[in-house]
Amino acid sequence: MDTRDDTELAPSATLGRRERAKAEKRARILAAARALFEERGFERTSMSEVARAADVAEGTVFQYAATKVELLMMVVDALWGAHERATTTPSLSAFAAPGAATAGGETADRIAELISPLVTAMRRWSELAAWVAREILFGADMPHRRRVLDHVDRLEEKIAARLQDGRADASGAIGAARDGATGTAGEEPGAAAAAGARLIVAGVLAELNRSRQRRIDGENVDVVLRRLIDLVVAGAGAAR
Amino acid sequence: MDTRDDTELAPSATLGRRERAKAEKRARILAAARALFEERGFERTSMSEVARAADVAEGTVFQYAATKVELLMMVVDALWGAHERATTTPSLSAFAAPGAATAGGETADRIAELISPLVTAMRRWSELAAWVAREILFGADMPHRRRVLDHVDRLEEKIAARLQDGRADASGAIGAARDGATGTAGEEPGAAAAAGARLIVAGVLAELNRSRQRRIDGENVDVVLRRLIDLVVAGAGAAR
DNA sequence: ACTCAATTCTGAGTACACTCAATATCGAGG
DNA sequence: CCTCGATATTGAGTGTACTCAGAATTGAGT
Repeated sequence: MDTRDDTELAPSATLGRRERAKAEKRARILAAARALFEERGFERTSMSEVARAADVAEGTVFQYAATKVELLMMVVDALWGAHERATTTPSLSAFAAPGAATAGGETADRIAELISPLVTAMRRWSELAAWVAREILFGADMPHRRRVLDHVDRLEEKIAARLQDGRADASGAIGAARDGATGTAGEEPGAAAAAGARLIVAGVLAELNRSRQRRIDGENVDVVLRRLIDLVVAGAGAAR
Repeated sequence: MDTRDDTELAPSATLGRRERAKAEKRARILAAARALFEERGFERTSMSEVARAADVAEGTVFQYAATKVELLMMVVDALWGAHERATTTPSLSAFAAPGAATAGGETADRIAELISPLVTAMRRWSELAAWVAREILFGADMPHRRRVLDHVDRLEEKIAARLQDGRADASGAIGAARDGATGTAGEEPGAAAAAGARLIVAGVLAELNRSRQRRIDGENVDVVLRRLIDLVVAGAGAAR
């Protein structure tokens, strides 16, 4: 009944009645899902509630998202996309420790900066975030999830780039190790950085959930996350 | 309700008829669940099938495992426990790269050794493993899961210990950093090692699942996991 | 205006995880 | 052996995610 569409996709333009109706329906479903997930949580929202709120039949919802989890991913994709569009200037390190120099050094700061929005978002929607994290890492391959993964991939690429930068710096352990020596056979140079980025993301998702379950307050979570980044940047040998 | 220890098989000993019947039922359910999960997979096995195979009513299964996932965790706990009991000598690094020296050095080898059985097990039961990994990292707190987590915790402690050892060695980056200097305020010295261990476990679980979904062959997975460990041991600065 | 094939929508139906009130079973005390 | 409280078992019942065969809608072609 209530069409509080927002977020995105104005139907507008020159489209057939059919396409327009579809876009509208999609928007209604998205809005209904988002609202209900936010106010009642993921588990306690039923698909039929979403359908009712979006004023469509239950089966219709499944045409736009094949699964309840996919519906969640659809919402996340929309939110993430909106955030990306709105953010030219990346929010200045909301939690990168201001004073205290840590083993990871500046590179770690620059990475903390990158994941800061993710951390903030996951704190804000902690119940949903647990589901999202779970599905990002272990979900089945489906279209809406794929789109969320694309966002994650982009984030990981940025992290990898900064890891790569840091490698040349003094901060990185065995700074001399550069390209030569070590390592398994011939691989692309960025492979380690990419692995590091994936490791950081997986670690952050797991650690955020862990602290949620243990009800650890935000302050300490920051410390934990920061240490996690330091570990990847500088290794256990260096981290305090 | 819950008869503490037992862990599994052999009702044996002097117990009331009731206790014995309970243990037998538990064993039957465990065996049925394991067999069905193995041959048909987790999702495609229904609770009523398990009940039928174990020759108990459906409701009875739920008395021993409050949830389908809990039933899976019950199976995993039993398997893991059996493995632990059977293993005095830890299986010599099934996948720790034999030749090639990597950035992580010997410490990484010693850690690879520790997670090797986990990797082997997850490869063997890849479909189930995905569910297990997912529940270990993101599941709700329930008794059988808790027991599995205890196993994970023990593994993490061992990993942490080896990380700690490695810290003094030359292999660890900035070997000099020892205890003094750096880091956030006063914390237990093992905190970083513990965090590193958790990071490795989370990373391995995620990476194994990732390669399962992308159908990457075992060889390459070994390389990826090895690199992951190297990263935590020596940091991105060092890793090739 | 009138087909008509293609697409979209619909909601009753299905499968299955989980619940719970009733029932069966046990064993300690008489 | 009998009684009775405690505990374990049972299976019909419930809620809900998901399916699918038919109904409705659309727009291109005539």
